[in-house]
Amino acid sequence: MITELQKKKRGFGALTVYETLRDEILSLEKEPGQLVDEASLASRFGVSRSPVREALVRLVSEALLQTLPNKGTIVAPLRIQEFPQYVDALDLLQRAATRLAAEVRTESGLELIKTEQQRFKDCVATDNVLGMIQSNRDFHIAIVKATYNRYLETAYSKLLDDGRRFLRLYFKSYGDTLPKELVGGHDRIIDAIEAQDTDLAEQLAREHTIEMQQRFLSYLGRRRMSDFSVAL
Amino acid sequence: MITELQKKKRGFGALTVYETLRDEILSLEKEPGQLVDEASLASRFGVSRSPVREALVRLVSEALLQTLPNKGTIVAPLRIQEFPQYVDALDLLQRAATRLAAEVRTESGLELIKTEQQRFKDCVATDNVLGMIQSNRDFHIAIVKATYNRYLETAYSKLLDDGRRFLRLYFKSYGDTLPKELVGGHDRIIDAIEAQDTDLAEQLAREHTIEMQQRFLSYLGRRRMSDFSVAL
DNA sequence: TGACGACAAATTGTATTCAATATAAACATT
DNA sequence: AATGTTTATATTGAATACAATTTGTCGTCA
Repeated sequence: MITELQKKKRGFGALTVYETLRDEILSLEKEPGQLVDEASLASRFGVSRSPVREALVRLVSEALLQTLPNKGTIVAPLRIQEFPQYVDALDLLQRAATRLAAEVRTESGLELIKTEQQRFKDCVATDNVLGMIQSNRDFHIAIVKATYNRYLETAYSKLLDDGRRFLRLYFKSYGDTLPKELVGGHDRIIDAIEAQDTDLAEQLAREHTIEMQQRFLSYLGRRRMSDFSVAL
Repeated sequence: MITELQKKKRGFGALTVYETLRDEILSLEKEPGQLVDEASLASRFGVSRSPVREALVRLVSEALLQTLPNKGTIVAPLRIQEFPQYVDALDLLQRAATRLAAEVRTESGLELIKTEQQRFKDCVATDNVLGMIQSNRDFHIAIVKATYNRYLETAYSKLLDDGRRFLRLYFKSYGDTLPKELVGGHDRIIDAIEAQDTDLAEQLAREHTIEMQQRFLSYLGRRRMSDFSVAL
């Protein structure tokens, strides 16, 4: 495959490379630690090195890539041992976002949440793992959007995206079948937000996080550490 | 001024431009909404447009700049009306970080916090406003570092940096003299962290945030809205 | 055989050149 | 005079060209 896009408008080159690479990294299609070189990407996308570099700079600034000066750029390592830290941080922001959403939600905000939940259900029903991870993220982002707090949304979104790699790793262990119980958790959170029950919303958010954590840890327990060459 | 640096090593061009611009933006030296053009920056720093573009891309990805396609790049507007949102988010993370720090702190972590507080005191004593804003930020970052949670640190740091522009605006209103009461607030937080009193640490962190909020709001009350051309 | 060093290849970091788009000005037309 | 059109200029977005640094290979020599 020489070119992925035959004709593109000015200004879209860098964006396309960025979005594609970003998705490949977060979906673990590109392995942590893997070297990416500018020339290959340039020929793959049918553009010059300039837009490629622009995409790489963005990804580095988001800590999805790391630069080795004069040597190359690698996909950021995924440190399994940092998972507890990650969950701690996620839990904090998730509780805060869900509680605040329950407090200040509007009808339109609630509507978006329900829309995303429907998309999530569809993915679960069709065993679409990638889509499910994506729509799970979108569901929670819809919640934080309902808080109308741009700063909280930015911080929380970043964290959710970082977590996509952990989630991908986890679901791979099931041979890409899905635990359907997660749907119910989402439904209860929606009800709490709709009823504007802030305490319940926060409580459910916490339980949701803990459930995810338990699943992931029990998954780790079943794996040998030697399987984690990705953890550099 | 044609060149700001006479000789620089390979790989330092983009970094220098990035760091300099970033500081100028956060210190309000560059006004929100102001247009920055690549050619001027290139000649100012004595480099070509390539490293300049790299720096701009980074700053855009951090939302400190905004690109107007094919037209230029502007310093991100500072929306005064978003200040309440900002404080809400800051309060959440600040409480969480301070509480967690009190829980899991180590001796070395505590040491760093005290070091930064000393630096902060020095700045206050010498009426060094810019240094004070910087060291206030460093103080709180030292706290989140004491949690040893990389994810929390990233999110919180970003928020603290975003806030530098609000703080700068606020202190300008005093003709750059400083309220020395802030020092005591920091001291009490340190004591709570040292004593590992999590509830007290969180409570003090919240009070610290609220105090800052009150000061800023009363400052806003004294200004006419027409003064806020920066708020686009 | 192993160590040291020069050379070669590869890849990044920077500079430069080229093309496309947008703003502004000049001009024409009604 | 006002408005629409065209031209000119400026600035970005992309492509190409060049330089510096690193890595690996090969050869020489002890």
